[in-house]
Amino acid sequence: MIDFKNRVAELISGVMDELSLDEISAMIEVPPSYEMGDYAFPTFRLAKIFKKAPNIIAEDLAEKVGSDEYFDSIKVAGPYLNFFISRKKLAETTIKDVLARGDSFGSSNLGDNKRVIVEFSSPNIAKPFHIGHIRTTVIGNALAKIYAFLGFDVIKINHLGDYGTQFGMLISAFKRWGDRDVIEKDPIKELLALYVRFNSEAEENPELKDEARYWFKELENENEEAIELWQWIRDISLKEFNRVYDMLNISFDSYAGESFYSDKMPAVLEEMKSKGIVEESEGALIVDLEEYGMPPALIMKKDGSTLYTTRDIAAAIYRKDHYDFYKNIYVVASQQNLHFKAWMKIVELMGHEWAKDCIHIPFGMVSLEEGTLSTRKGRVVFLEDVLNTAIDKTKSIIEERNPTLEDKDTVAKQIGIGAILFQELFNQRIKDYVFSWDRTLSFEGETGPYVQYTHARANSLLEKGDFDLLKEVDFDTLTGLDETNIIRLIYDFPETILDAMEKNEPFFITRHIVELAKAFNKFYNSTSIIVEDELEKDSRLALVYATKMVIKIGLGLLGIDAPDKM
RNA sequence: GUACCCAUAGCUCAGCUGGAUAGAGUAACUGGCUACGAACCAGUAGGUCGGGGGUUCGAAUCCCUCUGGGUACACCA
Repeated sequence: MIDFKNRVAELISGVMDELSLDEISAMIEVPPSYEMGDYAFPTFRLAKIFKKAPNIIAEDLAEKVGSDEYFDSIKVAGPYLNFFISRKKLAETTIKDVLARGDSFGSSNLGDNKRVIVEFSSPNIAKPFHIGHIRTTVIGNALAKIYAFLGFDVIKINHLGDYGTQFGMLISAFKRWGDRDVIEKDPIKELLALYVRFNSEAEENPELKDEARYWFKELENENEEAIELWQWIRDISLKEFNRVYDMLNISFDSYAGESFYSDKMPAVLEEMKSKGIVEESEGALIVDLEEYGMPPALIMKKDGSTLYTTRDIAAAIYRKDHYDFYKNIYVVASQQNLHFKAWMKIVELMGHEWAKDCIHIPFGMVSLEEGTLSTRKGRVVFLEDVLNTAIDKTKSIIEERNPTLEDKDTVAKQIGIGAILFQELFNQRIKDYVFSWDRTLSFEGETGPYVQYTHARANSLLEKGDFDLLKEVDFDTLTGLDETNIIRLIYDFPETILDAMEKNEPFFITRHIVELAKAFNKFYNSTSIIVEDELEKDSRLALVYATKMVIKIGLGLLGIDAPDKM
């Protein structure tokens, strides 16, 4: 596509030697409203150089620049020089690109196949997959898709919480009160019940904790019985999780969780010792991080067992050796900020220059109206229930509005789940929020169903109008204001994907396609698309096609389906 | 106690590396289906950008400070 912004920079650069092309390019901005232009060049900073008022400089510049075929007009507005892109050229370069590239519009090989690891979701086995897990799961999945779309070789890792004293508790509890058949019927619920019972009984009977520690130690010692039980619990838990992952259409390249790194700890401890960064304190091993404004990091307990800081370091080293990553991304809640900052600093102190390539992507907390989520206190909303409720609601809306629709169940699933994902990816990651059924099940306004509806509407036009990629397009037909507003959003879409990647913020894409859907619906309501005149009709349908395609690509990057009918 | 994060319309949130009159959705009120899909569109109303200083030609945006909310800080993860 034509790079209009660069063209602006070239035009200004051509009449001014004081600043370099790059400096000029960096100064160019987008006006608050398109009525003012597509690009603006502010002249405030030039006032000192030229010793003239900004307004005068803008006028001088305008006179020197004159006119250009890429712009319908170039106007002075006070201290700004505003550029109005040629609507016809914009339509032509944009629509042609979408028609030619189809569903790869906006993709690139920027990543040059470099390897990016995205660690996300990572639930604890034997615990329910609840609403608190949705963020890491959905954000991580979207980031993985975005990186892949930009040409990176993405490895998705589900770092399962499948190790630690909690498994000592589970084994201990199972041996006391467990029943395999009962558990097999409803694994998570029964395992959770065992876990809760163990914790409450342990409050009155402290030796239970010793028993739990004993069983965890046995697990580490590869006691056959312990391993068999652990493996079984892990398997049935994963089976449960996969039901949700299947609904969300999410897959992983690796489920190497905490347990996977247990035998890699001694070597890491040795390395830290040999580099002289650990010291003994109160019988435990620590790394002093005071110099970096952090409290000391505990590496090994006094009983000789390790902690998750050590495990994360071991995991990072293993991943560097095994995957040779370019970026190693962790989509984990902001509560873990200090933990990540600390262990990444330790990796740096160990002398690994790749420490800088490890990136923690934090996100805010989900809570319930009753308070913070707590499985043990029963304050929990299961993700599967949320998804199913959304699907049921969608189903009843379809029955009411479009009872003759084919394959209603599939569509209800696409829309119900899409609504949840879209909502989740609509705001900045860092924001906390309180889960509410009303908000989650809202299908009007800036929502997933709204965007999907727009997509289906566009599709319906293409079918009715017998759209064909090979038909001739008259770009003069697409220079109205409503059309131009749509085209601008399509033109900007590839850059939005880049922003989303650079800032690791999928919501840029979410917002962008909502804006596109709004612009399209406005156009739809004001313009007859399927008209008698063939050329006119085909031209408008080309715009409809491009809109549909960009919505589909955008939703796809968020992990959301775009049904053709709904 | 220390560190980090958040604070914009009744509610939920955008506002790009400081730039031109602070924008959406939702809730409230009003209008539009004999129309290519009304899960839609158009309109009205709604804000001292938590308070106070500072830097700057210019601050919702950067710095300081206060207030309010959240999170994390040694043998859990």
